[in-house]
Amino acid sequence: LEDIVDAGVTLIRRDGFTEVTMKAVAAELGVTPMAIYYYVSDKDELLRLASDRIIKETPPLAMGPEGWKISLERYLLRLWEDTVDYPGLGAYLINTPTLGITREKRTKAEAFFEEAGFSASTAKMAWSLAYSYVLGRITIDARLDGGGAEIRRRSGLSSRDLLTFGVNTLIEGLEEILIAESAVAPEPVRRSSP
Amino acid sequence: LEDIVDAGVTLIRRDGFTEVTMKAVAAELGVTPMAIYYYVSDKDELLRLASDRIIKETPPLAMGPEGWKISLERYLLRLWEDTVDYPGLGAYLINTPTLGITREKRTKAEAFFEEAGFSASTAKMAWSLAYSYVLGRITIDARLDGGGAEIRRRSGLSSRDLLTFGVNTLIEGLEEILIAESAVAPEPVRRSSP
DNA sequence: ACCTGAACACCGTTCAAGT
DNA sequence: ACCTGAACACCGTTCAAGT
Repeated sequence: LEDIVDAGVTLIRRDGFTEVTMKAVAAELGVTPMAIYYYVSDKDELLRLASDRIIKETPPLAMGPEGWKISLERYLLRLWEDTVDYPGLGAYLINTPTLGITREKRTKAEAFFEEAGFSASTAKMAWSLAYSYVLGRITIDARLDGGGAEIRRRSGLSSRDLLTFGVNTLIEGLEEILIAESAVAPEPVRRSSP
Repeated sequence: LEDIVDAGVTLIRRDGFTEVTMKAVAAELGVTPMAIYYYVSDKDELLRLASDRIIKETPPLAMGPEGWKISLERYLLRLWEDTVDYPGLGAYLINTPTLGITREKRTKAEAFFEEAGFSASTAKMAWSLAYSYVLGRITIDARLDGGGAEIRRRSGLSSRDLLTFGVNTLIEGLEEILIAESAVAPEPVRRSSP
């Protein structure tokens, strides 16, 4: 039964990852904790299924007509928005071998950077940089204790402000790398921003 | 007794954060788990004391004679090196309200960016970006399961390669922001790199 | 096929009691 | 002042048993 996964997702969103207990999930479904073990072998498996479900919703990184900079910015902000409402999800994903990214999505993302003009090896590092930064921010902003992500911090900087600043300067930095790389290596490079 | 904190630090380094249990700490000291409660009120307090001890070792961000870019790079790499050998430390700090940075260190860090020429508000965001990126990488690289940080990944990119790439493009991005800001706002700006 | 109840191991923690 | 033992609440999980 896949109602269990639904219950897991609901619980994560409402009470956070740490509150997802076999007892709580069972209570959500009106059964006994042991009933869950018939469908799922483990609590780990339950969490994996639930987080997979949440992440499956987020679209992959793809090149849009506006060029790689805007496409990347949109993707990263969207990724944050789609996950920041699940307290503890970031902390969970960051401790996972794949960091919550399927092979397919990673391949697409790396292809994106190559299409933008980066060399194969730089594309991998660029993707790793962009993703791990946002995942870090998701982990910070979707904390288990603090509640929502919309907390204003000291000096009036919201999580969103910090994120957009970070994403933008990160993209600026990547463009510098791209320029430096194009100057050195005369590969077939298509610059998609003027 | 502060032997308890030592035992905690030792256990974190050796077995990781999740293995730090009252029983394990007690066994390390040759006492009963309850003995610890005489010196410490809580497991949380023990973990706080232990992580504080680890972090106290790392120096603050300070301007060196080589300019802000090199100083920042050195600091961030050093921060990573000093913490990456403690499995689960990043995951713990990232869930902490202060992210493992004391008020004093944060103030110094923000002053560093102002000294580099950033406006007060941009300095805060720049610091947040740099620190949260590295903290994210620490969390990823100092995982609880995977063991050491020196694992070669797919395509021959080590954690270190990813980190240095990330830190460098991040600094490049920050320099772009600094240039753009200096052009717009005619503040008393001292550029410390040519 | 689908669910339950009793039982176990392992946490953190309290409290009364020992020296 | 410093430590212990028994006991409790709360986890995840196993297993034999019920329908």
